[in-house]
Amino acid sequence: MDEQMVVTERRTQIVAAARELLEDGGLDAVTMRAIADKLGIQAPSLYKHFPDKDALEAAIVAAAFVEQAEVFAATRRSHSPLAALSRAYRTWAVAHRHLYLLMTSRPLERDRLPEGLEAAAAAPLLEACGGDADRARAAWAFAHGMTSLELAGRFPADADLDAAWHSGIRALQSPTTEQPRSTQ
Amino acid sequence: MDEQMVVTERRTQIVAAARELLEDGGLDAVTMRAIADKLGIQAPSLYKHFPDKDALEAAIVAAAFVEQAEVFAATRRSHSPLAALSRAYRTWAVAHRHLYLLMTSRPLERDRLPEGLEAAAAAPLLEACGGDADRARAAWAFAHGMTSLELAGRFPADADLDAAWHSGIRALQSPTTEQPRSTQ
DNA sequence: GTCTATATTGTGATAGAC
DNA sequence: GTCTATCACAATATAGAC
Repeated sequence: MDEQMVVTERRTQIVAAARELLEDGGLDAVTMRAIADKLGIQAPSLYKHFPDKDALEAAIVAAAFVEQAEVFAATRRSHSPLAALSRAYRTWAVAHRHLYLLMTSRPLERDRLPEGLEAAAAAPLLEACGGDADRARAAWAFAHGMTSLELAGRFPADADLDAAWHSGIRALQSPTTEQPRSTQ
Repeated sequence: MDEQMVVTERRTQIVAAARELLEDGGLDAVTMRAIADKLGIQAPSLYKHFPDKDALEAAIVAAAFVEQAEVFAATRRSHSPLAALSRAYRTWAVAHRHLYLLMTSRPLERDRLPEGLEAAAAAPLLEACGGDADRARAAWAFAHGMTSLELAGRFPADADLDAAWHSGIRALQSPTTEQPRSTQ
């Protein structure tokens, strides 16, 4: 019993090692050999703990969602929720660029995520948008677009990203003038 | 002279073959061997036409930008430029998903692009935003966010993407109420 | 649960003959 | 400008001993 509290399980160690490799060198750096090296064991031993590499990646992503959900929830009581949330979103992504990419650039394996985790991470945004799911998705898309283009180095060097963020947030948080929606 | 007008140059054939492979199977499918196979030659022969794979990819991207610039320019005289442009943007990206990814997920090698091509592709958007570069970047980010999340299969299955697009465009095109911008 | 040994498959790229 | 032959790697994964 005492031992279990001090010594982390191998499974946990493996995920931690894989995540470190990911954050330092991107997904290409996450090889079974490199993970094993980091733990001082041989690559084939990893397959006693995870059936394959995909399961390992799913475990990394799940842990990251838990983190995000906590960080985003902390912006809830802010004066300007959408602005605070945007800042938190961008900051987290920049601090964990490769992890962020892993979470956003491929389909979510929702059956491998704990029930309700995705919704928990998204809840603060939905709240900030007054429960309007379409508006929330638009805001997410804006934030993800700004973030991924920044991480990819796609903006010109002289672009004022803060100003662009500000412009987008301002537009997305103001109640839009009602317009007849084209039926079709 | 006559011959040159009928028989396409090898360089052009190579780029075309590479692009086909890219569009059909993603970047992983674009290997020097596969390109060569498609042309009925051997892989090492490709290196007589391109110094390395990077140069080949740059050629693909440059051609794609020319295409985009034409498509986007056609939306200029529209009744609602931002909406028309968004539709064109999404449509092009969905029709050329892997090519789109190649153009947006890594730094642009601007020195390998013809002078002014990037600006030409961006001009219609800048116009639609009344010359406001920050707003234009916000709009680009929104469109790219919606597009890349859709292509990545990241939206939940029940999300109404058309409604989200509509919501974002409506917000981004309305003149925002002036707000004191926090000085800092 | 760890090891060694190995299968299998893939990549980009170069040398040198023709 | 094309070929053959090959280098130099790297990857995931499995078999079977201990």
